Amino acid sequence: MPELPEVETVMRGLESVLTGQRISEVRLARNNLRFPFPPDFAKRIEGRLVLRLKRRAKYILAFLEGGEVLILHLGMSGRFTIIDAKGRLTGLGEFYDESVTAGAGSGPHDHVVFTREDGLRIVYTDPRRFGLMDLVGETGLEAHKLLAAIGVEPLGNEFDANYLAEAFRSKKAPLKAALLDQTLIAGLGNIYVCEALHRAGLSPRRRAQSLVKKNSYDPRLEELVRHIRAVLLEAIAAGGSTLRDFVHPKGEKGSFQQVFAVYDREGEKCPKRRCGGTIRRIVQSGRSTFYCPRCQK
DNA sequence: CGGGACTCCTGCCAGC
DNA sequence: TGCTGGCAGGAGTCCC
Repeated sequence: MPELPEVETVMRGLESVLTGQRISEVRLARNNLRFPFPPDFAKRIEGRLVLRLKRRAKYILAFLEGGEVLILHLGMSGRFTIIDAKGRLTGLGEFYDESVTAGAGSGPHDHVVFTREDGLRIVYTDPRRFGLMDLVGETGLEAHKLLAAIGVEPLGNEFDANYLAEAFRSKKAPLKAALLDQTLIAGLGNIYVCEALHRAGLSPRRRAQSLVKKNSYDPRLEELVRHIRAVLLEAIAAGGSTLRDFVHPKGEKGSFQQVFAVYDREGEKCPKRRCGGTIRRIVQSGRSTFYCPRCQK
């Protein structure tokens, strides 16, 4: 489901109900998601105060009182639903949708329920179970197997054309694949790579290293960096993209899918002014790439 | 070693 | 209507 903007949106939703709050109960409906839950998972969280949350790549990190960090990843289909003590979605006044909350926490794919001291529940639902949860001591966080090799944050200061040039210098892989490589850039996924490449006018098929010269780089790398940042920031502002069923923890839907230029738009006209091309779908390393062969070179 | 194929799992939808 | 195959926002692991 979620790429950086969706994970950021979910993190903010969780932040608003968890920061400074104590978790009184953790209920597991099974003993694994993608991986087994760590030993004593529930016990190590119960009774703890949540100090703060942050996003790193597509991971959500919850720092707990006592020095442990709860690591969350939504995989493809993970989502959180927040339900107040009266069984209603929070934050939506009278406009909550009862069909969303009915039976929440007991559905076939509701795998984890965190309950706050005051009864508010945070339900993790994940049909495909590609998500994961783990616990690690704060001092071991950076060395955690899943986080150790993660690259720079595309919205952070380290991400610039120079960084990309060095990352791409010896990359024979297609540009699309290189941008999806989480060890280079943290948090980009299929949608936003397709969209950023279209904005930058770069073909997903060209080798990443084709943008790097011996002592310099193609100035379009600067454009690419600019567009990656812009598309992510716009998507975050829109609350992410809602395909199928992505919703915020509070039940609202993201809207960025309405402005996709290429993603899932095979056969449509390229929206770039005076381009006149037609969006194509190709498969690269087993995944769909959408692009305009006319204006992306 | 880098790069790509395969894998996990369920739901959904187009096409027959 | 009902089945089937393909596809889905991720990413670790294996193999060449």
